Amino acid sequence: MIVEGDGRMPRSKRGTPSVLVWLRDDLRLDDNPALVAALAEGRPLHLLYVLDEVSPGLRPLGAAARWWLHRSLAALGHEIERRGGRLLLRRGPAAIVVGAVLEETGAVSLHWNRRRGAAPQAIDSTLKADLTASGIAVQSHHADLLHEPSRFVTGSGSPYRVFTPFWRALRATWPPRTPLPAPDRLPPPGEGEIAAGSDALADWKLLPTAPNWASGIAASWTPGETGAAARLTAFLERGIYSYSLERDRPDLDLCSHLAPHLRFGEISVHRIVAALEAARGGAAPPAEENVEKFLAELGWREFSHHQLARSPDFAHHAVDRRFDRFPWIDDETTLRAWRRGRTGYPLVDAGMRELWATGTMHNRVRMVVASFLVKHLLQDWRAGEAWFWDTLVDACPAANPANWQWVAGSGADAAPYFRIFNPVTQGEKFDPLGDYVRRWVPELARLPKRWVHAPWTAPADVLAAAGVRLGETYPQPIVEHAKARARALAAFAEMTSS
DNA sequence: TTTTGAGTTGTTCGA
DNA sequence: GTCGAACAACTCAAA
Repeated sequence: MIVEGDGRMPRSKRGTPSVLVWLRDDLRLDDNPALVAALAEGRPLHLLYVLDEVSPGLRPLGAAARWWLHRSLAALGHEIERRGGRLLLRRGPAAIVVGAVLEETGAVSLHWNRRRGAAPQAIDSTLKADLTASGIAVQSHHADLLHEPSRFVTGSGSPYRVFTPFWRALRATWPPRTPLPAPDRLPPPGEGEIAAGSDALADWKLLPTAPNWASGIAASWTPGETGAAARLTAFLERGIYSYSLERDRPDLDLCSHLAPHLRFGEISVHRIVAALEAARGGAAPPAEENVEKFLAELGWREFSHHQLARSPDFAHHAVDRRFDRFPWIDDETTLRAWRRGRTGYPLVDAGMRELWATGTMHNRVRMVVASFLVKHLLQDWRAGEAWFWDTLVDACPAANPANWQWVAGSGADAAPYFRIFNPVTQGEKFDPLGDYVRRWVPELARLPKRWVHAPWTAPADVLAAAGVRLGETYPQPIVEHAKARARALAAFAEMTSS
């Protein structure tokens, strides 16, 4: 049950004025500029998270992200309490809730870290204007990117549209600022805290009930700052040393796994960069190419956020407007086969099943399944983007649409239309032993590597020995690669000629 | 202003 | 089996 604000008193009865930090996509105490600025005021401190499912225009979190949010807030609440503070949880329209909490706590100033996207920015700027007019000191801080998008532009003042010059220019500003340490103690909340009630996290019902599809996700992830820091440490101990060469191998476990932690702001990009720079200058420095390759991945995250700042609704509209008249096929049958990992292409199916089971998918495989949906099945990239949004724990309002548009060919610096991934070739190249496929598509587990990426090419006796009956235990390919490829090229030609 | 070089991740075909 | 070229044309960024 939701605890209502019991015994809330009018502001005039308050004692010492306090300060409020509104946490959003920055669920951390480390390197948190808003928190540091609030602490510097030397007043009683309140920390607030608002679950806003009602303000117009906000995109509701996907199911996997809701699971993550629950666990992340639980972890954050624990860390805050350990330091003597308390995390207030409230649900409702953010602007109204924040105003109410300011009243209840007697806070006279408010801090937050900036976020991007049309609706969030509209909420924030309106709220800031309203509160400032009513005498609250509101400060927004720059926190989650290396550069504020509005201030990072080309020589002629326009935003970057091509990654390489963007990244070159950003690297020219190196190194980024030093991360801010997490506070050891948080000041006691003061009397206002007693008056301001908090929701119980469980009442938000962010976790799945029946069936509990999140068990595999829970086994794969530890949301929260501690889990994020542990991932970074583990990556710097191992994955970074062969990152450039082996990051494309889904059968190996060499990725940083930092994406969902970054998505919810459990670790800051500045902290990650600082750790990489320290490793570069440390006792056992990884090869330059490995560090550079990983930094470039952070660069792509940055680039996606800059795109979101420029085109706030690009989850729904192609940047390249020609794609508005692309002849997409609306076919629920093939879409369902793709979602469930029943396309008959082992690498695609392995990826889609990994996604469903763990809330993540190896980056290389994401490209392959995305290309397959958009080019082999000619399905609108937005259908794929929506599925990823619902199932990825790292579904990010910036990176998810940016990457889908990149694959579809409609986004910034997009892939050329003739770049159509061959799921068999990609499998043989990046999952050479077939171990990734065997792990996620167990019905092919006994197939020798020569055929594991293309079971329909295997001789009958090989299939029989492996216990594979195509069309029964495992689907026939739902499209033929060569035909699908030709069809995709024709569709692109149709779009560009009309 | 005009020009120039360049642009994440691929596949296929033919020599 | 390996290698290089073709697959288009366009936009961007900077000189």
